[in-house]
Amino acid sequence: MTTATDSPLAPMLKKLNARETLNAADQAAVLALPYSLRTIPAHGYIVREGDVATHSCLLRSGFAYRQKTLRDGRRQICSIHLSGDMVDLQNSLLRVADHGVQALSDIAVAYIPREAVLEVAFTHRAVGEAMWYDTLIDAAIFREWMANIGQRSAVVRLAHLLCEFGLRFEAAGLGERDSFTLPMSQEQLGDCTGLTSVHVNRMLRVLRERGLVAITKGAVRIVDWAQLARAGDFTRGYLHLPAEQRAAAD
Amino acid sequence: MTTATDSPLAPMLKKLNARETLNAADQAAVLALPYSLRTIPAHGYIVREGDVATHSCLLRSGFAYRQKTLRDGRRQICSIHLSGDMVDLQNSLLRVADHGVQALSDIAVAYIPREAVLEVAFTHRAVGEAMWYDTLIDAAIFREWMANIGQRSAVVRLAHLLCEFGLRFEAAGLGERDSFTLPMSQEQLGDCTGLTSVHVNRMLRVLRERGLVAITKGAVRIVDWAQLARAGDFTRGYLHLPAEQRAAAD
DNA sequence: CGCTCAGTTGAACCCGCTCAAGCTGCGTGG
DNA sequence: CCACGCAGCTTGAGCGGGTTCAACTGAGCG
Repeated sequence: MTTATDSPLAPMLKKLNARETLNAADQAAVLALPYSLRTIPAHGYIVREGDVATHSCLLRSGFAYRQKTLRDGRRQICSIHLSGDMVDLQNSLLRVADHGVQALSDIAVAYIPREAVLEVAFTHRAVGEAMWYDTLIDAAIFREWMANIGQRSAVVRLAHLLCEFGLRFEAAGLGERDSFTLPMSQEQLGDCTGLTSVHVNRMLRVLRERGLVAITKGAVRIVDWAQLARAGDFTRGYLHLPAEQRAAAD
Repeated sequence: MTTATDSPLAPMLKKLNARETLNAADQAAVLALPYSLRTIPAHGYIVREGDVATHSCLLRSGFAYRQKTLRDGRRQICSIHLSGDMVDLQNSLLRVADHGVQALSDIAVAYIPREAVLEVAFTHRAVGEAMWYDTLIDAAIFREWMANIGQRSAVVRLAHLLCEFGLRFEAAGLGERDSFTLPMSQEQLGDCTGLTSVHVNRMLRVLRERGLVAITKGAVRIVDWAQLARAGDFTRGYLHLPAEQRAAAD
Protein backbone atom coordinates (compact mmCIF):
# COMPACT_ATOMS: atom_id res chain seq x y z
CA MET A 1 0.00 0.00 0.00
CA THR A 2 1.03 3.58 -0.62
CA THR A 3 0.54 6.24 2.02
CA ALA A 4 0.96 9.95 1.53
CA THR A 5 4.51 9.94 2.80
CA ASP A 6 5.49 7.22 0.38
CA SER A 7 4.50 9.23 -2.67
CA PRO A 8 7.33 10.51 -4.81
CA LEU A 9 5.63 13.88 -4.49
CA ALA A 10 5.88 13.88 -0.71
CA PRO A 11 8.89 16.23 -0.67
CA MET A 12 6.76 18.77 -2.49
CA LEU A 13 4.08 18.59 0.17
CA LYS A 14 6.65 19.13 2.85
CA LYS A 15 7.82 22.27 1.15
CA LEU A 16 4.32 23.60 0.52
CA ASN A 17 3.30 22.90 4.10
CA ALA A 18 6.21 24.83 5.50
CA ARG A 19 4.53 28.20 5.34
CA GLU A 20 1.03 27.26 6.28
CA THR A 21 -0.32 23.75 6.65
CA LEU A 22 -2.55 22.70 3.79
CA ASN A 23 -5.82 21.02 4.55
CA ALA A 24 -6.49 17.42 3.61
CA ALA A 25 -8.21 18.19 0.32
CA ASP A 26 -5.35 20.42 -0.81
CA GLN A 27 -2.78 17.82 0.13
CA ALA A 28 -4.71 15.13 -1.69
CA ALA A 29 -4.90 17.30 -4.79
CA VAL A 30 -1.15 17.78 -4.77
CA LEU A 31 -0.48 14.08 -4.35
CA ALA A 32 -2.91 13.34 -7.16
CA LEU A 33 -0.82 15.31 -9.64
CA PRO A 34 0.34 13.26 -12.60
CA TYR A 35 4.07 12.81 -12.79
CA SER A 36 6.83 10.83 -14.38
CA LEU A 37 9.98 9.94 -12.53
CA ARG A 38 13.50 10.15 -13.82
CA THR A 39 17.04 10.26 -12.57
CA ILE A 40 19.66 12.56 -14.00
CA PRO A 41 23.40 12.26 -13.48
CA ALA A 42 25.49 15.15 -12.20
CA HIS A 43 25.98 17.87 -14.83
CA GLY A 44 22.95 16.62 -16.78
CA TYR A 45 20.34 19.08 -17.97
CA ILE A 46 16.80 19.43 -16.66
CA VAL A 47 16.05 22.24 -19.07
CA ARG A 48 18.24 23.95 -21.61
CA GLU A 49 18.16 27.65 -22.33
CA GLY A 50 15.82 28.15 -25.26
CA ASP A 51 13.78 24.99 -24.70
CA VAL A 52 10.03 25.19 -24.60
CA ALA A 53 9.31 23.80 -21.14
CA THR A 54 6.17 21.71 -21.02
CA HIS A 55 6.73 20.28 -17.56
CA SER A 56 7.61 21.58 -14.16
CA CYS A 57 10.17 19.62 -12.26
CA LEU A 58 10.17 18.57 -8.63
CA LEU A 59 13.61 17.86 -7.26
CA ARG A 60 13.18 14.69 -5.17
CA SER A 61 16.77 14.25 -4.10
CA GLY A 62 20.11 15.83 -4.78
CA PHE A 63 21.02 19.35 -5.82
CA ALA A 64 20.44 21.44 -8.92
CA TYR A 65 21.26 24.92 -10.15
CA ARG A 66 20.00 27.55 -12.56
CA GLN A 67 22.46 28.99 -14.95
CA LYS A 68 22.72 31.53 -17.72
CA THR A 69 25.42 31.09 -20.33
CA LEU A 70 26.64 34.10 -22.25
CA ARG A 71 27.81 34.26 -25.81
CA ASP A 72 31.48 34.27 -24.84
CA GLY A 73 31.05 31.15 -22.73
CA ARG A 74 31.10 32.81 -19.35
CA ARG A 75 28.28 31.70 -17.13
CA GLN A 76 26.34 32.91 -14.15
CA ILE A 77 24.80 30.54 -11.70
CA CYS A 78 21.56 32.18 -10.57
CA SER A 79 20.52 29.89 -7.76
CA ILE A 80 21.00 26.57 -6.08
CA HIS A 81 18.11 24.23 -5.36
CA LEU A 82 17.72 21.55 -2.74
CA SER A 83 15.53 18.50 -2.67
CA GLY A 84 11.89 19.44 -2.28
CA ASP A 85 12.19 22.48 -4.52
CA MET A 86 9.93 22.91 -7.52
CA VAL A 87 12.87 23.66 -9.64
CA ASP A 88 11.29 24.92 -12.76
CA LEU A 89 8.09 26.73 -12.26
CA GLN A 90 9.95 29.76 -13.57
CA ASN A 91 10.70 28.35 -16.97
CA SER A 92 7.67 26.14 -17.42
CA LEU A 93 5.13 28.84 -16.70
CA LEU A 94 6.86 31.30 -19.00
CA ARG A 95 7.13 28.49 -21.56
CA VAL A 96 10.38 29.30 -23.32
CA ALA A 97 13.31 28.91 -21.00
CA ASP A 98 15.52 31.95 -20.58
CA HIS A 99 18.01 29.96 -18.52
CA GLY A 100 19.19 26.41 -18.07
CA VAL A 101 18.69 24.13 -15.11
CA GLN A 102 21.28 21.49 -14.40
CA ALA A 103 21.99 18.76 -11.92
CA LEU A 104 24.72 19.59 -9.43
CA SER A 105 24.82 16.04 -8.10
CA ASP A 106 23.05 12.92 -9.28
CA ILE A 107 19.40 13.73 -8.81
CA ALA A 108 15.95 12.18 -8.83
CA VAL A 109 13.17 14.28 -10.27
CA ALA A 110 9.46 14.10 -10.96
CA TYR A 111 8.20 15.86 -14.06
CA ILE A 112 4.70 17.31 -13.74
CA PRO A 113 2.85 18.67 -16.75
CA ARG A 114 2.63 22.43 -16.74
CA GLU A 115 -1.14 22.38 -17.23
CA ALA A 116 -1.66 20.13 -14.23
CA VAL A 117 0.38 22.48 -12.07
CA LEU A 118 -1.70 25.46 -13.15
CA GLU A 119 -4.89 23.51 -12.66
CA VAL A 120 -4.15 22.56 -9.07
CA ALA A 121 -2.88 26.06 -8.32
CA PHE A 122 -6.11 27.69 -9.37
CA THR A 123 -8.54 25.12 -8.03
CA HIS A 124 -6.83 24.92 -4.65
CA ARG A 125 -6.03 28.42 -3.59
CA ALA A 126 -3.79 27.47 -0.68
CA VAL A 127 -1.66 25.38 -3.03
CA GLY A 128 -1.54 28.16 -5.58
CA GLU A 129 -0.52 30.71 -3.00
CA ALA A 130 2.22 28.45 -1.70
CA MET A 131 3.60 27.91 -5.19
CA TRP A 132 3.40 31.58 -6.07
CA TYR A 133 5.21 32.42 -2.83
CA ASP A 134 7.89 29.92 -3.73
CA THR A 135 8.56 31.69 -6.99
CA LEU A 136 8.58 35.02 -5.16
CA ILE A 137 11.14 33.72 -2.70
CA ASP A 138 13.28 32.59 -5.60
CA ALA A 139 13.05 36.14 -6.88
CA ALA A 140 13.99 37.54 -3.47
CA ILE A 141 17.10 35.39 -3.53
CA PHE A 142 17.91 36.62 -7.05
CA ARG A 143 17.75 40.17 -5.78
CA GLU A 144 20.03 39.43 -2.86
CA TRP A 145 22.54 37.73 -5.14
CA MET A 146 22.41 40.71 -7.45
CA ALA A 147 23.31 42.99 -4.56
CA ASN A 148 25.92 40.50 -3.41
CA ILE A 149 27.62 40.43 -6.78
CA GLY A 150 27.20 44.07 -7.58
CA GLN A 151 28.14 45.68 -4.32
CA ARG A 152 30.16 43.46 -2.04
CA SER A 153 33.83 42.52 -2.13
CA ALA A 154 34.97 38.99 -2.83
CA VAL A 155 35.43 37.75 0.75
CA VAL A 156 32.14 39.25 1.80
CA ARG A 157 30.35 37.64 -1.13
CA LEU A 158 31.59 34.21 -0.22
CA ALA A 159 30.84 34.61 3.46
CA HIS A 160 27.34 35.71 2.55
CA LEU A 161 26.81 32.76 0.25
CA LEU A 162 27.93 30.29 2.89
CA CYS A 163 25.54 31.78 5.42
CA GLU A 164 22.67 31.49 2.98
CA PHE A 165 23.49 27.89 2.23
CA GLY A 166 23.72 27.11 5.92
CA LEU A 167 20.25 28.38 6.68
CA ARG A 168 18.71 26.83 3.61
CA PHE A 169 20.28 23.45 4.19
CA GLU A 170 19.06 23.55 7.77
CA ALA A 171 15.57 24.59 6.73
CA ALA A 172 15.47 21.72 4.24
CA GLY A 173 16.61 19.25 6.88
CA LEU A 174 19.88 18.58 5.06
CA GLY A 175 22.26 19.50 7.84
CA GLU A 176 22.90 22.08 10.50
CA ARG A 177 23.35 25.66 9.58
CA ASP A 178 26.97 25.43 10.70
CA SER A 179 27.67 22.01 9.26
CA PHE A 180 26.51 20.71 5.91
CA THR A 181 27.76 19.11 2.74
CA LEU A 182 27.95 21.32 -0.31
CA PRO A 183 28.57 19.46 -3.54
CA MET A 184 30.10 22.41 -5.38
CA SER A 185 33.51 23.05 -6.84
CA GLN A 186 35.31 26.32 -6.25
CA GLU A 187 34.75 27.10 -9.89
CA GLN A 188 31.00 26.82 -9.38
CA LEU A 189 31.20 29.01 -6.30
CA GLY A 190 32.92 31.49 -8.57
CA ASP A 191 30.08 31.27 -11.08
CA CYS A 192 27.64 32.07 -8.27
CA THR A 193 29.56 35.11 -7.14
CA GLY A 194 31.05 36.52 -10.30
CA LEU A 195 34.58 35.54 -9.28
CA THR A 196 37.23 33.28 -10.78
CA SER A 197 37.99 29.95 -9.17
CA VAL A 198 41.48 31.17 -8.37
CA HIS A 199 40.15 34.08 -6.41
CA VAL A 200 37.51 31.97 -4.70
CA ASN A 201 40.30 29.73 -3.52
CA ARG A 202 42.25 32.62 -2.06
CA MET A 203 39.25 34.18 -0.37
CA LEU A 204 38.16 30.90 1.17
CA ARG A 205 41.65 30.65 2.58
CA VAL A 206 41.18 34.07 4.13
CA LEU A 207 37.95 32.92 5.77
CA ARG A 208 39.70 29.79 7.01
CA GLU A 209 42.65 31.73 8.37
CA ARG A 210 40.29 34.07 10.17
CA GLY A 211 38.86 31.02 11.89
CA LEU A 212 35.40 31.43 10.41
CA VAL A 213 34.96 28.30 8.28
CA ALA A 214 36.61 24.97 7.58
CA ILE A 215 35.86 23.36 4.24
CA THR A 216 37.14 19.92 3.39
CA LYS A 217 35.98 18.13 0.31
CA GLY A 218 32.57 19.69 0.18
CA ALA A 219 31.99 19.37 3.91
CA VAL A 220 31.42 22.88 5.18
CA ARG A 221 31.90 23.64 8.85
CA ILE A 222 31.09 27.12 9.95
CA VAL A 223 33.26 27.60 12.99
CA ASP A 224 31.90 30.95 14.09
CA TRP A 225 28.45 31.61 12.68
CA ALA A 226 27.98 35.03 14.22
CA GLN A 227 31.30 36.26 12.93
CA LEU A 228 30.74 34.79 9.48
CA ALA A 229 27.33 36.44 9.25
CA ARG A 230 28.92 39.73 10.19
CA ALA A 231 31.77 39.23 7.73
CA GLY A 232 29.23 38.38 5.04
CA ASP A 233 26.91 41.30 5.76
CA PHE A 234 24.27 38.65 6.11
CA THR A 235 20.72 39.15 7.28
CA ARG A 236 18.24 36.37 6.81
CA GLY A 237 15.17 38.38 5.99
CA TYR A 238 15.30 37.87 2.24
CA LEU A 239 15.02 34.10 2.62
CA HIS A 240 11.53 34.56 4.05
CA LEU A 241 11.90 31.43 6.13
CA PRO A 242 8.81 30.26 7.97
CA ALA A 243 8.35 31.97 11.31
CA GLU A 244 8.98 29.02 13.63
CA GLN A 245 12.38 28.40 12.17
CA ARG A 246 13.21 32.02 12.30
CA ALA A 247 12.32 32.13 15.97
CA ALA A 248 14.13 28.91 16.75
CA ALA A 249 17.33 29.85 15.03
CA ASP A 250 18.12 33.14 16.68
CA MET B 1 -19.91 58.96 -16.22
CA THR B 2 -16.92 56.64 -15.87
CA THR B 3 -16.01 54.16 -18.56
CA ALA B 4 -13.49 51.40 -18.26
CA THR B 5 -10.74 53.42 -19.85
CA ASP B 6 -11.30 56.28 -17.43
CA SER B 7 -10.64 54.16 -14.39
CA PRO B 8 -7.40 54.82 -12.57
CA LEU B 9 -6.82 51.08 -12.81
CA ALA B 10 -6.97 51.12 -16.61
CA PRO B 11 -3.16 50.95 -17.00
CA MET B 12 -3.23 47.70 -15.06
CA LEU B 13 -5.75 46.22 -17.48
CA LYS B 14 -3.60 47.21 -20.38
CA LYS B 15 -0.67 45.37 -18.88
CA LEU B 16 -2.66 42.28 -17.99
CA ASN B 17 -4.22 42.16 -21.45
CA ALA B 18 -0.86 42.26 -23.16
CA ARG B 19 -0.25 38.54 -22.92
CA GLU B 20 -3.72 37.23 -23.50
CA THR B 21 -6.87 39.28 -23.66
CA LEU B 22 -9.03 38.93 -20.57
CA ASN B 23 -12.72 38.35 -20.98
CA ALA B 24 -15.28 40.92 -19.88
CA ALA B 25 -15.91 39.37 -16.49
CA ASP B 26 -12.20 39.26 -15.70
CA GLN B 27 -11.75 42.85 -16.77
CA ALA B 28 -14.70 43.96 -14.70
CA ALA B 29 -13.30 42.17 -11.67
CA VAL B 30 -10.01 43.97 -12.05
CA LEU B 31 -11.65 47.35 -12.41
CA ALA B 32 -13.78 46.62 -9.37
CA LEU B 33 -10.72 46.30 -7.15
CA PRO B 34 -10.71 48.72 -4.23
CA TYR B 35 -7.94 51.27 -4.38
CA SER B 36 -6.71 54.52 -3.00
CA LEU B 37 -4.85 57.03 -5.12
CA ARG B 38 -1.78 58.92 -4.14
CA THR B 39 1.02 60.88 -5.72
CA ILE B 40 4.62 60.57 -4.61
CA PRO B 41 7.42 62.99 -5.45
CA ALA B 42 10.67 61.82 -7.03
CA HIS B 43 12.88 59.97 -4.53
CA GLY B 44 9.90 59.28 -2.27
CA TYR B 45 9.33 55.81 -0.92
CA ILE B 46 6.56 53.42 -1.92
CA VAL B 47 7.82 50.77 0.48
CA ARG B 48 10.81 50.75 2.75
CA GLU B 49 12.96 47.72 3.36
CA GLY B 50 11.64 46.03 6.48
CA ASP B 51 8.11 47.39 6.22
CA VAL B 52 5.17 45.05 6.46
CA ALA B 53 3.47 45.64 3.13
CA THR B 54 -0.29 45.52 3.35
CA HIS B 55 -1.00 46.91 -0.09
CA SER B 56 0.16 46.26 -3.60
CA CYS B 57 0.90 49.29 -5.67
CA LEU B 58 -0.04 50.02 -9.24
CA LEU B 59 2.19 52.57 -10.92
CA ARG B 60 -0.20 54.81 -12.87
CA SER B 61 2.35 57.24 -14.25
CA GLY B 62 6.04 57.91 -13.91
CA PHE B 63 8.92 55.63 -13.06
CA ALA B 64 9.95 53.68 -9.99
CA TYR B 65 12.75 51.38 -8.96
CA ARG B 66 13.50 48.58 -6.53
CA GLN B 67 16.54 48.92 -4.41
CA LYS B 68 18.49 47.10 -1.74
CA THR B 69 20.63 49.10 0.63
CA LEU B 70 23.57 47.42 2.36
CA ARG B 71 24.92 48.08 5.79
CA ASP B 72 27.79 50.18 4.48
CA GLY B 73 25.42 52.40 2.53
CA ARG B 74 26.13 50.98 -0.90
CA ARG B 75 23.03 50.18 -2.82
CA GLN B 76 21.89 47.97 -5.65
CA ILE B 77 19.03 48.92 -7.90
CA CYS B 78 17.28 45.66 -8.79
CA SER B 79 14.84 46.84 -11.42
CA ILE B 80 13.13 49.76 -13.03
CA HIS B 81 9.37 49.97 -13.40
CA LEU B 82 7.25 51.83 -15.89
CA SER B 83 3.69 53.04 -15.67
CA GLY B 84 1.26 50.15 -15.75
CA ASP B 85 3.49 47.91 -13.65
CA MET B 86 2.20 46.34 -10.46
CA VAL B 87 5.21 47.49 -8.64
CA ASP B 88 4.97 45.66 -5.45
CA LEU B 89 3.39 42.30 -5.71
CA GLN B 90 6.78 40.95 -4.67
CA ASN B 91 6.86 42.64 -1.30
CA SER B 92 3.18 42.68 -0.52
CA LEU B 93 2.63 38.99 -1.09
CA LEU B 94 5.67 38.06 0.97
CA ARG B 95 4.49 40.57 3.57
CA VAL B 96 7.74 41.86 5.03
CA ALA B 97 9.67 43.83 2.46
CA ASP B 98 13.20 42.64 1.74
CA HIS B 99 13.84 45.64 -0.46
CA GLY B 100 12.68 49.20 -0.93
CA VAL B 101 10.68 50.65 -3.77
CA GLN B 102 11.17 54.30 -4.63
CA ALA B 103 9.92 56.86 -7.07
CA LEU B 104 12.38 57.70 -9.82
CA SER B 105 10.26 60.59 -11.05
CA ASP B 106 7.13 62.12 -9.61
CA ILE B 107 4.60 59.34 -9.77
CA ALA B 108 0.92 58.59 -9.39
CA VAL B 109 0.03 55.30 -7.77
CA ALA B 110 -2.99 53.30 -6.74
CA TYR B 111 -2.72 51.23 -3.60
CA ILE B 112 -4.73 48.02 -3.64
CA PRO B 113 -5.15 45.93 -0.50
CA ARG B 114 -3.13 42.73 -0.63
CA GLU B 115 -6.16 40.59 0.20
CA ALA B 116 -8.16 42.03 -2.67
CA VAL B 117 -5.35 41.25 -5.07
CA LEU B 118 -5.18 37.65 -3.91
CA GLU B 119 -8.94 37.36 -4.04
CA VAL B 120 -9.23 38.47 -7.65
CA ALA B 121 -6.22 36.34 -8.61
CA PHE B 122 -7.79 33.16 -7.33
CA THR B 123 -11.37 33.79 -8.36
CA HIS B 124 -10.41 34.85 -11.88
CA ARG B 125 -7.81 32.44 -13.13
CA ALA B 126 -6.81 34.46 -16.19
CA VAL B 127 -6.12 37.46 -13.98
CA GLY B 128 -4.18 35.33 -11.53
CA GLU B 129 -2.09 33.80 -14.26
CA ALA B 130 -1.31 37.19 -15.74
CA MET B 131 -0.20 38.53 -12.38
CA TRP B 132 1.86 35.45 -11.61
CA TYR B 133 3.54 35.75 -15.00
CA ASP B 134 4.32 39.35 -14.29
CA THR B 135 6.18 38.39 -11.15
CA LEU B 136 7.98 35.65 -13.07
CA ILE B 137 9.07 38.12 -15.72
CA ASP B 138 10.39 40.37 -12.99
CA ALA B 139 12.39 37.39 -11.81
CA ALA B 140 13.67 36.70 -15.33
CA ILE B 141 14.93 40.27 -15.48
CA PHE B 142 16.60 39.85 -12.09
CA ARG B 143 18.45 36.83 -13.46
CA GLU B 144 19.59 38.68 -16.53
CA TRP B 145 20.82 41.58 -14.45
CA MET B 146 22.67 39.15 -12.21
CA ALA B 147 24.48 37.75 -15.25
CA ASN B 148 25.03 41.26 -16.54
CA ILE B 149 26.65 42.42 -13.33
CA GLY B 150 28.51 39.23 -12.60
CA GLN B 151 29.93 38.38 -15.99
CA ARG B 152 30.07 41.31 -18.36
CA SER B 153 32.48 44.23 -18.57
CA ALA B 154 31.39 47.78 -17.87
CA VAL B 155 30.70 48.94 -21.44
CA VAL B 156 28.83 45.78 -22.24
CA ARG B 157 26.71 46.10 -19.10
CA LEU B 158 25.62 49.59 -20.03
CA ALA B 159 24.91 48.73 -23.64
CA HIS B 160 22.82 45.81 -22.45
CA LEU B 161 20.88 47.95 -20.04
CA LEU B 162 20.08 50.54 -22.68
CA CYS B 163 18.81 47.86 -25.04
CA GLU B 164 16.54 46.49 -22.35
CA PHE B 165 15.17 49.91 -21.57
CA GLY B 166 14.56 50.57 -25.24
CA LEU B 167 12.43 47.50 -25.71
CA ARG B 168 10.56 47.95 -22.47
CA PHE B 169 9.80 51.59 -23.10
CA GLU B 170 8.55 50.69 -26.54
CA ALA B 171 6.42 47.85 -25.23
CA ALA B 172 4.91 50.17 -22.65
CA GLY B 173 4.15 52.77 -25.31
CA LEU B 174 6.54 55.28 -23.77
CA GLY B 175 8.76 55.83 -26.77
CA GLU B 176 10.56 54.06 -29.58
CA ARG B 177 13.09 51.44 -28.81
CA ASP B 178 15.77 53.71 -30.22
CA SER B 179 14.47 56.93 -28.76
CA PHE B 180 13.08 57.39 -25.28
CA THR B 181 13.42 59.51 -22.17
CA LEU B 182 15.15 57.90 -19.24
CA PRO B 183 14.85 59.88 -16.02
CA MET B 184 17.96 58.41 -14.43
CA SER B 185 21.23 59.92 -13.28
CA GLN B 186 24.54 58.30 -14.13
CA GLU B 187 24.87 57.45 -10.47
CA GLN B 188 21.64 55.47 -10.65
CA LEU B 189 22.81 53.71 -13.79
CA GLY B 190 25.85 52.78 -11.75
CA ASP B 191 23.66 51.38 -8.99
CA CYS B 192 21.92 49.23 -11.61
CA THR B 193 25.13 47.85 -12.99
CA GLY B 194 27.45 47.67 -10.01
CA LEU B 195 29.64 50.49 -11.29
CA THR B 196 30.59 53.91 -9.97
CA SER B 197 29.10 57.01 -11.53
CA VAL B 198 32.55 58.04 -12.67
CA HIS B 199 33.00 54.85 -14.62
CA VAL B 200 29.49 54.99 -16.02
CA ASN B 201 30.32 58.41 -17.35
CA ARG B 202 33.45 57.17 -19.08
CA MET B 203 31.80 54.11 -20.55
CA LEU B 204 28.86 56.10 -21.88
CA ARG B 205 31.40 58.29 -23.57
CA VAL B 206 32.88 55.22 -25.20
CA LEU B 207 29.46 54.22 -26.50
CA ARG B 208 28.92 57.74 -27.78
CA GLU B 209 32.32 57.86 -29.46
CA ARG B 210 31.62 54.54 -31.12
CA GLY B 211 28.53 56.12 -32.61
CA LEU B 212 26.10 53.81 -30.85
CA VAL B 213 24.11 56.14 -28.60
CA ALA B 214 23.56 59.81 -27.95
CA ILE B 215 22.32 60.76 -24.51
CA THR B 216 21.41 64.32 -23.67
CA LYS B 217 19.72 65.16 -20.40
CA GLY B 218 17.87 61.89 -20.05
CA ALA B 219 16.88 61.73 -23.72
CA VAL B 220 18.37 58.52 -25.04
CA ARG B 221 18.87 58.12 -28.76
CA ILE B 222 20.15 54.78 -29.88
CA VAL B 223 21.89 55.58 -33.12
CA ASP B 224 22.67 52.03 -34.19
CA TRP B 225 20.40 49.52 -32.52
CA ALA B 226 21.88 46.42 -34.10
CA GLN B 227 25.40 47.39 -33.14
CA LEU B 228 24.39 48.35 -29.62
CA ALA B 229 22.63 45.03 -29.14
CA ARG B 230 25.74 43.27 -30.31
CA ALA B 231 27.97 45.41 -28.11
CA GLY B 232 25.67 44.69 -25.18
CA ASP B 233 25.45 40.94 -25.78
CA PHE B 234 21.72 41.54 -25.80
CA THR B 235 19.05 39.02 -26.66
CA ARG B 236 15.47 39.85 -25.90
CA GLY B 237 14.25 36.42 -24.87
CA TYR B 238 14.39 37.04 -21.15
CA LEU B 239 11.92 39.92 -21.38
CA HIS B 240 9.24 37.47 -22.50
CA LEU B 241 7.52 40.16 -24.50
CA PRO B 242 4.16 39.28 -26.03
CA ALA B 243 4.51 37.52 -29.36
CA GLU B 244 3.08 40.23 -31.64
CA GLN B 245 5.58 42.75 -30.48
CA ARG B 246 8.38 40.28 -30.80
CA ALA B 247 7.35 39.57 -34.35
CA ALA B 248 6.82 43.22 -35.17
CA ALA B 249 10.14 44.38 -33.86
CA ASP B 250 12.53 42.08 -35.67
C1' DC C 1 23.91 85.67 -7.15
C1' DG C 2 25.19 81.73 -4.72
C1' DC C 3 23.70 77.23 -3.76
C1' DT C 4 23.26 72.44 -5.01
C1' DC C 5 23.29 68.59 -7.84
C1' DA C 6 24.74 66.04 -12.04
C1' DG C 7 28.13 65.49 -15.28
C1' DT C 8 33.11 65.57 -16.68
C1' DT C 9 37.96 64.79 -16.52
C1' DG C 10 42.59 63.55 -14.43
C1' DA C 11 45.87 60.75 -11.66
C1' DA C 12 47.01 57.13 -8.62
C1' DC C 13 45.87 53.00 -6.56
C1' DC C 14 44.20 48.28 -5.74
C1' DC C 15 41.15 44.35 -6.13
C1' DG C 16 40.48 40.68 -8.74
C1' DC C 17 41.95 38.60 -13.24
C1' DT C 18 45.10 36.05 -16.19
C1' DC C 19 48.48 32.94 -17.11
C1' DA C 20 51.15 29.39 -15.52
C1' DA C 21 53.04 25.84 -12.74
C1' DG C 22 52.75 22.45 -9.26
C1' DC C 23 50.01 19.78 -6.20
C1' DT C 24 46.60 16.37 -4.42
C1' DG C 25 43.52 12.60 -4.54
C1' DC C 26 41.29 9.19 -7.13
C1' DG C 27 39.83 5.97 -10.62
C1' DT C 28 41.54 3.16 -14.44
C1' DG C 29 44.20 -0.08 -16.62
C1' DG C 30 48.54 -2.29 -17.17
C1' DC D 1 51.15 -3.14 -7.43
C1' DC D 2 52.49 0.97 -9.79
C1' DA D 3 51.71 4.13 -13.93
C1' DC D 4 48.96 7.11 -15.83
C1' DG D 5 45.51 10.62 -16.56
C1' DC D 6 42.29 13.72 -14.99
C1' DA D 7 39.86 17.03 -12.30
C1' DG D 8 39.94 20.13 -8.67
C1' DC D 9 42.73 22.69 -5.46
C1' DT D 10 46.80 25.70 -4.44
C1' DT D 11 50.18 29.19 -5.03
C1' DG D 12 53.01 32.81 -7.51
C1' DA D 13 53.79 36.92 -10.48
C1' DG D 14 52.27 40.52 -13.27
C1' DC D 15 48.69 43.07 -15.41
C1' DG D 16 44.58 45.89 -16.03
C1' DG D 17 39.73 47.33 -15.41
C1' DG D 18 37.40 49.87 -12.38
C1' DT D 19 37.72 52.58 -8.05
C1' DT D 20 38.91 56.46 -5.33
C1' DC D 21 39.75 61.05 -4.51
C1' DA D 22 39.66 65.45 -6.16
C1' DA D 23 38.87 69.41 -8.88
C1' DC D 24 36.21 71.79 -12.25
C1' DT D 25 32.09 72.85 -15.20
C1' DG D 26 27.46 73.95 -16.14
C1' DA D 27 22.46 74.08 -15.40
C1' DG D 28 18.52 74.88 -12.44
C1' DC D 29 16.64 77.40 -8.78
C1' DG D 30 15.64 80.15 -4.55
